[in-house]
Formats: sequence, structure tokens, C-alpha cells
Amino acid sequence: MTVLKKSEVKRAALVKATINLVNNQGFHAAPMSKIAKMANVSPATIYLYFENKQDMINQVYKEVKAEYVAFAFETFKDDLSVEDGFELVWRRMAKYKLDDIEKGFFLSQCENTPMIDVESRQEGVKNLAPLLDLWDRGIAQDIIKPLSHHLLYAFSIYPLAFLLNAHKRGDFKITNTHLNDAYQAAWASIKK
Amino acid sequence: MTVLKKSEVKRAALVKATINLVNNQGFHAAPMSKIAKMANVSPATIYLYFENKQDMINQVYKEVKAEYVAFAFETFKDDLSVEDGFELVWRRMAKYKLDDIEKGFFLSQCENTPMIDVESRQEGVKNLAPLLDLWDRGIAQDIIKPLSHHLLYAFSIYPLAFLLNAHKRGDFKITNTHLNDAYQAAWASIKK
Amino acid sequence: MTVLKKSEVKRAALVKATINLVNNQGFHAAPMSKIAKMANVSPATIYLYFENKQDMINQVYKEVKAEYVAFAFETFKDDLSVEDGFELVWRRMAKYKLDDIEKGFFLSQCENTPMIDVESRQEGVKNLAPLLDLWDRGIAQDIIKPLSHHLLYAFSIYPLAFLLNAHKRGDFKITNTHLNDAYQAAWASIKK
Amino acid sequence: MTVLKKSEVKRAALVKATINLVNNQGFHAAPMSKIAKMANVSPATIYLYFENKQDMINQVYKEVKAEYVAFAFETFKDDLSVEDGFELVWRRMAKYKLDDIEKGFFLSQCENTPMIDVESRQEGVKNLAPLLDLWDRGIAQDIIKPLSHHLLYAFSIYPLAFLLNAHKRGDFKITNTHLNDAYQAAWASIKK
DNA sequence: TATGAATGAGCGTTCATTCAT
DNA sequence: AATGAATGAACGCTCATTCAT
Repeated sequence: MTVLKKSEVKRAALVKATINLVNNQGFHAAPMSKIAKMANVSPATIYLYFENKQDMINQVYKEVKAEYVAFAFETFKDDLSVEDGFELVWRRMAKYKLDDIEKGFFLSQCENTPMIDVESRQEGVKNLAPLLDLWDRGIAQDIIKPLSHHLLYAFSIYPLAFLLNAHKRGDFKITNTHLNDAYQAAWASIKK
Repeated sequence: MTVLKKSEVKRAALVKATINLVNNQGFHAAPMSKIAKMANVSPATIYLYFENKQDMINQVYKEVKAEYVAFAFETFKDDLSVEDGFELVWRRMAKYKLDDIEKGFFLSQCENTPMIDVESRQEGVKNLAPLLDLWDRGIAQDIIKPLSHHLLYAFSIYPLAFLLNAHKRGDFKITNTHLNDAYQAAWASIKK
Repeated sequence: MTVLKKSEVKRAALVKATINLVNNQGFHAAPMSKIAKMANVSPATIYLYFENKQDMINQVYKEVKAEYVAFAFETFKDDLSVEDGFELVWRRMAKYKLDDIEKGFFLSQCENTPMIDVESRQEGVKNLAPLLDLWDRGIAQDIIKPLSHHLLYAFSIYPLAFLLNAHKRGDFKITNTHLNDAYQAAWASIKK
Repeated sequence: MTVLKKSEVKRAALVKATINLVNNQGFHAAPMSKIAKMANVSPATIYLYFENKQDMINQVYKEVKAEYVAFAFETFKDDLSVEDGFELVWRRMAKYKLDDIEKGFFLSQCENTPMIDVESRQEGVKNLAPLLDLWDRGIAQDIIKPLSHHLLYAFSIYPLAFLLNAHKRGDFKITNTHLNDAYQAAWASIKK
């Protein structure tokens, strides 16, 4: 509607190009010049939208993470039972990552790298609040083991990243059966 | 008479420096010049021990991975029951990573990065054979769920990487209790 | 309106610097950094105009060679007699090299070096076509010895390079008399 | 016979390796380490025989040049007629270069490069004294044109370098007929 | 005499970033 | 808002040379 619209297009192209390039060869093989070329803009244009490369990576991370979490919780409602709620969220997380492998893989790569700064990572975690609340409810109801959120996350959510990586590398094809098995394993690991 | 050739000392210093620098800032922030400086050698010396940077990273990865797996299986015996065997290996894996956080974290970082080439990764996986055999035995004995090795690994072993990263980042202190809880979760996720 | 884009100025400066440095110390003593400095640009700027050092040398060679040949044939016409045509071209070749000793010497240095790739050299030779045609005409008219073009070139044109080198080195000053003598020798060597 | 003998072998191997490598890719592609490897000695050993790379190249040049000239004049006698003497020397020069193409090509490459220092080049020229004397005799006898030695050399000897280069590059195969033609051209260019 | 290990300096090249328009 | 040209700094790596034995 406004003049800004055009810029949104360019920004989106830059974000997409960044994800694409980082995925294919890692951060070190995603130079600004290539990102610019893939997004069909001048290198200088990048700096109209982002402060620098660090900032760009972090913004892209935060955006994708936010989109991911939003999708995961979109149909979630507080009145669901703990188990139903967890399964719903878990399956939507898996769905998001499998439906948009590029973004899913990008998130996985960011999970362990020091390129994402502390603040961005914390902001990413904050979005998970509804899940943590659900876990706390489950713990209170004696349905879920009374463990640290870190442990619950490590065993029920984090494994998806590994499966996705193996899937993307071609080592392992995630079928529907695998997905069901995986959910069962996730739930088994945290349920009381 | 064990003679430590000077070269082995330098090589070890280089390996250590590589792990250290990669851990602190990621691969892209571990230039050869810094690695050399940290290892107290000339940049040119690196190339007496490694073909190039790629080769260096991969060799370091393979060495650490081999050491890690060797440690994990050191006291393992085939006549252990499936559950005892798994717990033994799991706890030694955790112990290795916690005792030498630097190496543990380095392995985590390597898990997802495209800097490690396919061949090195596969060699790393090959070392896990005894664990896979144990799982197969467990499946045959109806003790462990009949799942793909990828799934078993994702839920019972991979979560350790997440906990270690959080620990290293200072988000989360891994206590003995956590470790026991974690083992319970790992076992719960794969046991029938 | 002839607009000299800034870039053409820089490119020309780079070409000039390359010729200059290669002449003074040979290819191995003409590092990109020195070339950049002499041309008053950043090292990185070179790569906006040339793909790499090889490409640069070859482009410079081809340009100078083309300029040289263009000059040599500028006033040549097909209706000249064989002898007049040859003398004209020969003298203009000599004039070009003596008027711009730097370029002349550069061409000499390129004549024998493996730094010039096969393709560039062949392109350089292609430009000589009118001279080869003239020789063929001379052979047909029984004015010139029926020799391979290589032989005709070796004895009538190539010697200029030697004289130029000696001149540049200061061993030998090429006077007008020398030039006339040289032409006589060149003609004597190929005329029937 | 003496201890020196062994070193002569190594020295000779180094000289040969230098010629070989310089020929194949030019000076810039003949690093000391490769030369050492090809001569089956340690890089450090080179410095027992030569002061540094410059010195090495120059010594090799001087040696080959001396050998070449010695061969050329070996059967030459002062009582030969000017024309017979010239033909004899010319043909032996050609023979040397064609019989040992490696050395012949090496000399050609040295002819124009600034890598050979002034002193070495002059020493190379000094060896040609008998030829220059012959020319002077020819001039006195009114058989040869009264030209500067530089001119006589440029037209009667230097062309061989061009033919050899073309031959080595594979552009042009020097046959016996070509050789005879070449001699005729050489003589024609300088004879009165 | 001879070496393999080691090196500082410097190579060709690329990078994230900025400038002039 | 957008750019292509330009850049200083730094990269991975190689070189001629020296050192310890």
C-alpha cells in the first residue's frame, strides 16, 4: 500500500537468500555479496535493512523462530488436556519443520552456533512460554516428570533437530510412521 | 622408552587451539593465523601437519570423536544385560563430555555443520557400532522399541548435546541429579 | 561527448603498472599488491577489472599485442608491392616498439614465457594474418623464399626483440643507421 | 675419487631439476622445495651448493651457456674460411639446442628475463668471442656486412631461439630441411 | 655433509562494509 | 531508497631460507 511495500519485498528476498545460502554451505560460505546477488539487490542495499552481518543473521533467526513458534501454538488452546496440548504442539512443530525444510534446517543450524548472540537466543526461548506453562501444568497434575525445562526440552523437542538434519542430509527419510514413533518416544521421555 | 617427538607436541597444541577457538566463536572465527598464534607456532607450521583448513578440522573432529567413543566403550562388555550396557555407555558418554567440556562442546558444534565432510562424519558414525548392536539385541529381546537407529539415537543420546550447550553457555548447570534424571528420560524414550 | 568513465582510468593505470613492473623485474617480481600500489588503487580493486593474475597478464598481453599489430598495419594497403608492403610493416613494427619501449619490451618478455596461455598467444598470432598473406603473395611472385611462416618470422621479425632488449638494457643504442641496417638484414634473410 | 664426488652428483641433480622445472612452468613455478624434491635432496642442502635462488639460477645459466658455447666451438679452427667457420659454428649451436632441447629451451627462456643478472649475462657473452672474431675477419675480408655484433647476432643466431620455442611448444616441428633453410636465411642476412 | 622441521614475510584473493551518485 | 564501484583488513596458504641435530 505504501512505499514501504517495495522494501518489504527486498527484505524478504534477503532473508530468504540468507537462509538458503547458510543452509547449503554454512555461515562461512554465505558472504554478503552472494546473498545480495541471490536476492537481486546491491550489496549496499543490505545495509539499508540490516546493521551488519551479525545483525542480519540474528534478525533472520529471530524472525524464523518467531514464525515457527507462532505456527506451533496457532491452534493451541489452554483448555486442552496436558497430553493433547503437548501432542498438538509437538506435531505442529514437526509439521512446520518438515513443510519448510529450509527454515527448519536453518533453525537447527542456529541451535548450536555461537553466531547467534545471547540476546537473540533468549528472545527465541521466551516465545516458548506457552509450552513451558503446559509442562508446569503437567508437572502439577503429576502427568509429567518434575524436571527442569531444559531437560524436558532436550528430550522431547530437541531430537527433532537431529532427525531433520539426517533427513536433509539424505541419511534418513522421515516417514509418517517415524513421526508417530518419534512422538511416542518424546512423550515417553517426559511423561511420569 | 616413550619419546614424544617435538612434532607431536606441536600437533597436539594445534589440535587444542583449534578446538578452543572454534568453540568460542564458531568456525568462521577461527582463522589459521589465530590458531597458529594460540599454539605458539608459525602459520606455515600448520601445513606440516595438515593439508589445509578443511583437512585440519576434519582430522580434529575424527580424533576427538574416536577418543570420545573409545572412552564410552572402554569398560563395556558384550555379556552385560541390555539395560546395564546402555546405562554404562550412556553414563560414560556423559562423563566424557562433562569432564572435558571443550571437546564435548566441539563435538556438538560439529554435529550440524557442513564444515565436516561426509566421509569424516560416516567414519564417526562407524565407531558407534557396538551401541547399535546393543540396541539391536535389546530389540530382539523385546526390551527396546523396534525403531530406526536414527530415532533411538535422536532421543537417547543427542539430547546430551543440548544439555551440554546450555551448560557451557551458563544457562543451566548440570548437576548429578540432572544427570540421573536425564538418564531416566533417555531410557524411558527407547525402552519398550 | 566522450565520457571517460572513472573505471577506464583505473583499468588503464593497472595495465600500465603491470607492464612497468613486469618489465623491471619479471613476472615473479610483480605482485598484485605492488601493481595496486603503483596504480593507486586497492588490491581488491584489481579484481573488479580482472578475474585473477593470470587473466590480467593475458588481457594486458592481448591488448598490447593488438595495439602493436594495429599500429603496424594501420597504413598498410593490399595494393602495395610485396617489398614495399613488407618494409612498411617492418618499419612500423620497429617504430611502435621504439616509440613505446615499455610496451615493446613487455611484448618481448611475453614472447617466451609460460605465463601467457596458449589461447592468448594464438589470438596474438591471428592478428598477424595480413603479414602472412603478404608473405604468401611474395612467395607466389617468387620474390620471397618459399619457407614456413615460422622461419620467415624468426629471421625477419623476431630479431627486433633482441635489439630492443639490448637497447633497453643499455648494451646497445639503436640508431637510425642501425635501423636501416636491420631492415636490410631482415629483407635479405627472406627475399629470394 | 674424493669426497667431493658425491656432492658433484647432488649438484648436478639440482642443476638438472632446476632446468626441468623452469622449463615447464617458468621461474615462478620452480620453488626451491620442488627443485629439492626432484633432485632427491633436502631443501637445506641446496644452500650448501648455492648462495640463494638468484645465485642458483645464474650459476645454472652460466654453466649451460658455457657448455653450449664449448660445444659450438669444439671443432672450430681459426684456419677455416669465414663462411665455413660460420656454418660450422651455427650448425653446432643448432645441434646442441636440438639434441638437448631442455637445455636449449632453458637458454632461450633466460635470454629475455630480468632474472639473470647483468654480470652473468656479460659472462655469457664473453664466451662468444671466437664468433665475434670470425665476424670481424669476415668484415675485414668484405664477406660479411660491416654491422654491429648485436645486429649480426640478432639476425643470424637469435632466430634459433624462436624456432626452438615453437618446436618445444609443439607449434612447429624442426626438420632437417627447415634447418638447412634456416642456415641459408641466417647466412643471407649477414653476408655481404 | 646433510637433513627434516620450522619459520616470518609475503603471496593472490575475498570479505564485510562504505562512498559517491 | 538504491546502487555499482571501491576499499582496508584479513583470509588461507606458499615461499625462500635457516636452525638444530
